[in-house]
Amino acid sequence: MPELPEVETIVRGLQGLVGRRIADVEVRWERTVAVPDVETFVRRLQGRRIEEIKRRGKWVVIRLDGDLFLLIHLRMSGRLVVGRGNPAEDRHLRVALALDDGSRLFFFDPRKFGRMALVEDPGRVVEGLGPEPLDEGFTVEQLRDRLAGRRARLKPLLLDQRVVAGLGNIYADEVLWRAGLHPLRRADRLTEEEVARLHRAIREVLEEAIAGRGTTLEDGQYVGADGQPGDFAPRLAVYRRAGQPCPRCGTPIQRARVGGRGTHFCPRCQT
DNA sequence: GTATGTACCTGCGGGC
DNA sequence: TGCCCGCAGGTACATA
Repeated sequence: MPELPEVETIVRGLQGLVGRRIADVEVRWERTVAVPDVETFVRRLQGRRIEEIKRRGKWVVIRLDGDLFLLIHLRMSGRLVVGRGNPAEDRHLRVALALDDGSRLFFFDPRKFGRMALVEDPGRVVEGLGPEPLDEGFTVEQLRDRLAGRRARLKPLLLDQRVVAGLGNIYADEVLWRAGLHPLRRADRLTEEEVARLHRAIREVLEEAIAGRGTTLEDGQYVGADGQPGDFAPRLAVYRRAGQPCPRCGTPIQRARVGGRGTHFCPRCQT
């Protein structure tokens, strides 16, 4: 599943498209386009120049000329891949952008959860997102303030994009393991030192995962914009490792459902 | 505010 | 081999 490190890797891999113009747009699954209606989406995209490609949370934000923004969320199974000609396998192709140099940007999405939005004000789409965890402005104090008074469990809070933007199920589990915190801990019961550990773990895990170009599981679901898988999966400590020894203390990793989500943790060193 | 459930979807693995 | 079932999960939304 694409989370912050995967989306960051994709965005880095798309930088070669800056300066290109969108020559043509093909929408094969209409519900991929959240706003506006498909006809308007296609018409307004045609001829636009790609000015900038960046990331906000798990959103890919493409700034176009004419004060227009194309926002893309990959959700569960979305892939953005640059190619030429027709894709070898197009059963899951939902949207294709043909560019003026002959290359194409493909959006594949087997589960059809991914969404695109073409808007004048990207803030409208991403305004509810919490801070970017890798920005300098994301401090221990900021995290402490966001957790203060929250009686909810840590795991669902880390998945809440309004608290911190970019974490998903994989990295939430990894972050909690790194911080030595149990996924069921109440946020308002953390000590100052534990909040600092959590803050450090969020940044370390995400930075290391970006350095590894993201996590590609056995299903091969995630690939970068160049079609290459990420290298981080072998470095996962707990995610989908139930029964295997904790890398820190050797205790078998446990799996439980927390807030309806598969959650992996070490019952001994996460307290 | 918090917890839980449902919908959106398809692919996959398990059980028979 | 083929069928059915349940599960996986990010987000929005509804309900308790």
